[in-house]
Amino acid sequence: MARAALSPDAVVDLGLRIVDEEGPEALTLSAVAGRAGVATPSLYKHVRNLAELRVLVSGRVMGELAEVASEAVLGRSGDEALRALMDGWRSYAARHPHRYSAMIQSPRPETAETGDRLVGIILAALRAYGLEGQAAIHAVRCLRAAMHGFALLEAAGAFQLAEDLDESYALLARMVVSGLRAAGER
Amino acid sequence: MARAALSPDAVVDLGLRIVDEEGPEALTLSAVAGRAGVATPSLYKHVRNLAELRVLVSGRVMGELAEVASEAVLGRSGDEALRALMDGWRSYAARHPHRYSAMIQSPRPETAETGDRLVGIILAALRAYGLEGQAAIHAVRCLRAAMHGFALLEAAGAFQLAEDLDESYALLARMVVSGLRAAGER
DNA sequence: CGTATTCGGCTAATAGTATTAGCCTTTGAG
DNA sequence: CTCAAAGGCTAATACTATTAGCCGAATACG
Repeated sequence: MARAALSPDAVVDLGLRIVDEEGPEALTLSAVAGRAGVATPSLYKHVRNLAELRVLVSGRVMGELAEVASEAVLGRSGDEALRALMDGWRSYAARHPHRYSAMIQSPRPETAETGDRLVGIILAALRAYGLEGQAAIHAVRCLRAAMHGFALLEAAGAFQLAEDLDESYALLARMVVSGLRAAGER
Repeated sequence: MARAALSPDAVVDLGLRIVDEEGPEALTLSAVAGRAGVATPSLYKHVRNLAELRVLVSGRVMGELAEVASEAVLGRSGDEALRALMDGWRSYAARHPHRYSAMIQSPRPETAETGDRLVGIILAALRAYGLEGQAAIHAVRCLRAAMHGFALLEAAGAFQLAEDLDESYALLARMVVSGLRAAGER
């Protein structure tokens, strides 16, 4: 191997920094090259193209989120696990709003594994509710939709009124819990 | 006035067609110009720039969604109104997935009015639940997050498993209903 | 050691998009 | 009929992405 310098991971690191500081639209090869102190075409030695960089960045974010989510669920169960998962999810998004928005939701082969991991964690958080088979899938979808919708809207600044967002989120959590209880009892 | 030909509205129409057919990333001034049979710079006579076109397109979509939502809520109340609102919302997003994804959630002055209208409609759909003041705001936020999250994920094809999406959405609706009942009783 | 290979940078060139400036024709108002 | 302005056009500039091909340095190895 030649010089250490850049690497695909290092390029993704710089990409994440740009996303954090200037938003997902600012993630551009020339911006990354600028930060790396390198000419733009040099990046192609590490990354296939801009589209792939976006996917790699997105995959990294999904991985971080999965880490947070898994940490939250570990050692807890029932309502407590669910609350911890939801809080961890939201707080990650709030800590890194641009990063969160840079996550690609359309399925890609490159992030399929991490995506499955994330779904598995959500599923695990719901274990105590006694949902079997299909019911569990529906529940995961609803929970994911609720968390994702809230996180995105909050990250975008779409909730403009002064009311406390923590309280709004607490209500969302109560909705999910009561809905899951009802679903588990059928 | 000179020739009829183009107009800001016509430009937005073409933009919507492009969004529908090729996705929001394909919304480009040169693409619009191509469809309009006009040179790209000519569009600047009707629209300030690409950013403004995006906002105008987004505003149009929000307006359509508000139309659908208002239609759904009119003449209904309680669970029925809520179900109709949720179904209308999702079905709009399912009918026009790209369009739905092109909606800008970050608040812009140009779409503030339509956005407020939309929030007002959601609020109206919740009227029967007896939520007062802040509680109503929290409820609107949760409902919005749930609908938006589900719509976005479905539009992105993020729900990959075979389980029926209608059933998943029905569960989401039950979650919301039970959560609102609980919230209204406090 | 010395040398061949390859890694990882560079420059040059092409292509697509946004945007501005300034021209020119048609049209509608008077 | 005239003329001002609306609305189109071309030319030019500035990015950005991407490809091709060059070249030096580090590495592997005979």
